[in-house]
Amino acid sequence: MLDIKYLRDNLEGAAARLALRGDYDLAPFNTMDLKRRAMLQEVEALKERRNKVSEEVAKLKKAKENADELIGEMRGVSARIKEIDKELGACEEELNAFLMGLPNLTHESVPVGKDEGGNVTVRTVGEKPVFDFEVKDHIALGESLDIIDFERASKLAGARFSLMKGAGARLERALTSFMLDLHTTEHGYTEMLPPFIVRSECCVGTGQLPKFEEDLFKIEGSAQYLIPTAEVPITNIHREEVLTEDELPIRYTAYTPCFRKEAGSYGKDVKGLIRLHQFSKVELVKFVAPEDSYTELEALTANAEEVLKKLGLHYRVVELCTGDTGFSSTKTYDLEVWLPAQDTFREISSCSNFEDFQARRAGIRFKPKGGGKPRFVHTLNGSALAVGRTVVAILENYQQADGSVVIPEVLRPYMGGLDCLQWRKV
RNA sequence: GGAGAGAUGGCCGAGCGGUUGAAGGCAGCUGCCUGCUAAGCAGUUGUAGGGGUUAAACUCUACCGGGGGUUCGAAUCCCCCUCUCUCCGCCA
Repeated sequence: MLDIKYLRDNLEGAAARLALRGDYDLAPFNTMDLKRRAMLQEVEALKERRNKVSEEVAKLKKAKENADELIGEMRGVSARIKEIDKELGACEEELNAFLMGLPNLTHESVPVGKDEGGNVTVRTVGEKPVFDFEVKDHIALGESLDIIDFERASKLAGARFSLMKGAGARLERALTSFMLDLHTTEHGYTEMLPPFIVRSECCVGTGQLPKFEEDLFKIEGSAQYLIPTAEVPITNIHREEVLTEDELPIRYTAYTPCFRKEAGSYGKDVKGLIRLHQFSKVELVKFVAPEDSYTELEALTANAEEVLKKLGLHYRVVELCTGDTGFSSTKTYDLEVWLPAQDTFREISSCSNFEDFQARRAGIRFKPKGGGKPRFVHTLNGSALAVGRTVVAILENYQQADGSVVIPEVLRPYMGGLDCLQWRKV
């Protein structure tokens, strides 16, 4: 959520910056805000009067004197207060709903653009692998190696699910362990294993609700949701808390499955592991002092990149433009891994700074060292990495002419020493 | 699923329908004292939203899980909801 005072003082500027993202009309804000304040002043004056008179009544009663006249007057005042309070409540609800629907303002360094066509490649790391045979995609490889069973997955759960088998299942587990170990031992993150179901407040806190409910799996008959990303439970760990500045930065990493409806993605990536209703991800989340959030974003992105480097995968870092940056984010880097079978780079991680947007919604603050009022922390998060897509990348990039797939060196200890996935069937 | 208990400030914890923003304690901050550490003494410290100011000062309102109600007046009385805990049942 944007700061209401900021909007009040910088309406033009905010409107201009929102326009970089898309079509947002800030005009109703001013009207609602003025209306709200007018009502507030009226009702507060009445309440002041009521409080004063109540004190008088108390004194009179104590002195055993008659207070009927004052009490009679207050009857009317109280009724009027009730009326205005009701109207005011409706007005505030409307204003709040409006604010909740506004995305964050993008950072000034973010390239201006309408859609993903405006994204800018910041750097490319590694080289495209060269193949002297016709490459297979991960679907073909997964089937011929007998490590992914898409048909039975659909029998179990429907379209857009996967069933990993044998070395395939182990590969996911190996990747997960490898990533968590890397982040906890070398990057200073604390491992967390959160609930995979959260209350709706958590989704409001991180920005999935109220606007993107159609993307979430809701628990029937309850205000709970399956998590679409670990970002939701991990960021909300400190919801409604006042931290101390000494505790910052806080860095958490977590493995979780992620559940997404993928509404509106009909026809896109319908086959394979790329786009599923359930996928595994290792996430990084940070709570930092506002002054540090942009350097922390670079560091977080570097932490995610390190996974790709250690796995020996070719990738590029893309800075999302204003039109493509997510709702809650001020600035986002996507990591895109090279997929030879698709002859293209595909998103495997997204690293974002949310500044105080989520913190304001979730009430995550810290007490500054020098004293003074609690301030909102800045929150960041990034995938490091999406495990399923990492499997895709490994299969496709490490495939051999004979249909086998070499296991990257760093994963072998996690694979019981296995160095190669062997061809099993045609 | 059944029975009970509870929800108060950064934390713990009192609370009679009428100066209760809320006792007491802890933690924090500021002094004083003590050659270190600890202790002691005094003072001080909530959040949000309005008004006001260049900024402060100042001032008003609200906030004792959430929402309704009773009342001139509710942390205190009534109703509904949510959540947490304990016990029983079931269960990995």
